[in-house]
Amino acid sequence: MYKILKKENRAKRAEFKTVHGTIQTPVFMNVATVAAIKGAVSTEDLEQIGTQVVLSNTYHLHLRPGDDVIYKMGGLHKFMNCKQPILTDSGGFQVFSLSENRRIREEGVYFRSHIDGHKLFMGPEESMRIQSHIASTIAMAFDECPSARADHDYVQMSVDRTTRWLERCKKEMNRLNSLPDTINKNQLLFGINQGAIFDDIRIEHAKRISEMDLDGYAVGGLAVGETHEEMYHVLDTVVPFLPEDKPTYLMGVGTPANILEAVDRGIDFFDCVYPSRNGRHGHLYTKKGHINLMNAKYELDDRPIEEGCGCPACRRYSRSYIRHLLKSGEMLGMRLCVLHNLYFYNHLMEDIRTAIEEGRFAKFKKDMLESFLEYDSAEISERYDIAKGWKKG
RNA sequence: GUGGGUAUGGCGCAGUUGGUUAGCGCGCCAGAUUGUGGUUCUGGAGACCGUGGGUUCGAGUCCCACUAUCCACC
Repeated sequence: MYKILKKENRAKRAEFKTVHGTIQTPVFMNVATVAAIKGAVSTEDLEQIGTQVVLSNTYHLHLRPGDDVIYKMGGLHKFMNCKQPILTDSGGFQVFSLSENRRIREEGVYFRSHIDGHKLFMGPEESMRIQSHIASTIAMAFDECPSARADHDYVQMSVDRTTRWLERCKKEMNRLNSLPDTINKNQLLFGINQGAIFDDIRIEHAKRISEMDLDGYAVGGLAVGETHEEMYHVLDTVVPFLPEDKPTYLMGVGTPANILEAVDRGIDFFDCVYPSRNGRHGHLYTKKGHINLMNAKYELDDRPIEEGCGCPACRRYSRSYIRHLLKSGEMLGMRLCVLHNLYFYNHLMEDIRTAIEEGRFAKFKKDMLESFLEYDSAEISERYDIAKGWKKG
């Protein structure tokens, strides 16, 4: 299923075959938590922004519309008319990020709905059943994501429990995939490595889960408050202990620079809310760095967001117009910005794949990291000029 | 022309019986956001309070004149 086509040091160019299509990696998964990419992006738009994989969420879909609804509607692919592979996050992260009064026990987690506060319980079996109902291409294991500030003892205890949960996830997934009424009997399961920033726990856990022959391996619990250096150190430490013949997934990461660094450390899959969430706020990614389109200086800027970009926003509209739409609270403004950012991310991944194929990823990474700084330094000098009165603001 | 009201940062307004560095919203600027917070959060710049006099130890707050503007009435 997973085949490495080319390697450059630890960076991998690979492909991953699924029942819903073959994924070319490294890949960015476009976040559609509640079965919709926020910003009025339809599945019809996916082709023109170059997406390969959509990511949705077990916890959110369980609450609304309910996984039973999705099951009755024939699974998530049919429900949202999506032809691409879909990965569902297990809900483990949401239990910890959205709920305050939660009780974690061996059997699972007791918590309250972030929508109406009613009592809920989710454990490995529940998460697998919901994901089986949703019938995503790839299901994520139900894990605990400990705080970056948690101490060694707590993280060790938590990770041991996450390992036991993973065993239960695998067992339940095998059972569900063999049931006659299951929509996707080939549903894949990815395990998740945890251990915060403790090398010993990360490595021991990576070894444990590597023996379990899962379909892929994620590194979780990063980008939750630790520094970039700590995150890269964890990747340097743990990725070598994950199976070479399985895809790796860095959950929730990240900035374009984070992605380049992580690809360089052997990661295949990424997802992040940045391009969509930041897009909604006018924070736009370009090869020269990011711009905040809400700034007054773009009021009379007739250039596209990024010169030479082929996205639906840049092909037709000016910064001035899109800024006006954002300022006016028009849905179209958000939509165009989200389309641009996702196009940027998906095409960055395409460029990364090409660079690895051609054996020039190291140079590509270096050039891109330098290029990302261009706008920032240019804008700093521009602000300086204005402050000095050398240029009109 | 007469009577009344209002004049406070770009805009809209608060400013208690006159008392230390004049507040707020919007706008503007800069950050933040990493297994989604759909318009969020945190900072910052900017006004010598229409103009000129006066009363007072002290005036955005009181008095006079002028100017601008709004409403009503001839």
